[in-house]
Amino acid sequence: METAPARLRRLPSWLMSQAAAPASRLVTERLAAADARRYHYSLLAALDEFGPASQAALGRRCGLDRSDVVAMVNELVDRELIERTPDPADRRRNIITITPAGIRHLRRLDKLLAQIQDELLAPLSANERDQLVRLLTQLVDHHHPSKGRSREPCGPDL
Amino acid sequence: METAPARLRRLPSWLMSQAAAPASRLVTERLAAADARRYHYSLLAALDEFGPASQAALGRRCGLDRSDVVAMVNELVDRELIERTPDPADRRRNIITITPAGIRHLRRLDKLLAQIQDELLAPLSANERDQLVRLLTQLVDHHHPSKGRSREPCGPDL
DNA sequence: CGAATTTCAGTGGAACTGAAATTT
DNA sequence: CAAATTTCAGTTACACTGAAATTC
Repeated sequence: METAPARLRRLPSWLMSQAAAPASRLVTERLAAADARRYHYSLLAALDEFGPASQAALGRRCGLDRSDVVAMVNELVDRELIERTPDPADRRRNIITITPAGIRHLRRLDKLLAQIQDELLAPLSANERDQLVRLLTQLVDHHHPSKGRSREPCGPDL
Repeated sequence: METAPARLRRLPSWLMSQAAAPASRLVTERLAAADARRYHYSLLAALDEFGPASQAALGRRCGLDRSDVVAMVNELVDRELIERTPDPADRRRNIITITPAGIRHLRRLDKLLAQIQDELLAPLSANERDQLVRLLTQLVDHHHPSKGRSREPCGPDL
């Protein structure tokens, strides 16, 4: 690509898009080669770290739309990486649980993604990578302020 | 949003998407309120900084697909912010030129976007903002290596 | 009743693909 | 002939909206 206009090159919002787009592309490609999708990793990671959860809770945790979670859960159920069972305590909900195969798949994706990050951050030193993660985390946390935590402090994650 | 899985929160590619998405959203909203779109700014900036150019050259400069540039140019021509005239020297090409109204519009968008960046980077200090821009620039430049600059050094931008 | 959950159907912007027609 | 440009038609991944049905 020929050099972009200086106005764009100095515009943080443009830089973020330009940096995120190829990153997203590479991740999508590599995961596809492993017969996985981006949100597979998000959902499996959430289930592994927080335990069984309802679909709505998963969506909230991963920043995914509830409507979309339906189809994503369908895919993972088809692959037998998770299980969907009705919640006897609240019959509106499904309880989603990761299976042993799901955990193994997640570990594989962990390694794959670590490799990809290394490629993406190749031009940065270890220090710079840490700084970038720190700065982006600040931005992301700021945009998702933990609004009025007005519910029970630590109920089961359903 | 409830806290995302730690695996995601430490994943640079995820952080980039998460940071870029709200940024992109805010920019799109604010520009829409000014009856503009994101690529309007890109194209006008390129024309202002590099002078008249063909549609293909504009696409290359701004990282936009040639097919899409057709429709974008149509929009800007309708708003009389640019002009499209056939190139007499190469009848495959159109020469796109920014109009005085286009320049005025660009200046307005400059100010608007500066405000938006300020909001987006609110959680960061001036130093941190510079660092972020520096790091993202390194990543972006690395992904668009100026491949074999094997053509005439400085011909007109068509 | 209001609110939350699951689900489906559909929208919309954006990036991309493929091909045709023209010209260099 | 090969390559570049403009253009159109169609696709795809993705985020989102709106509404229905169920249950709390």
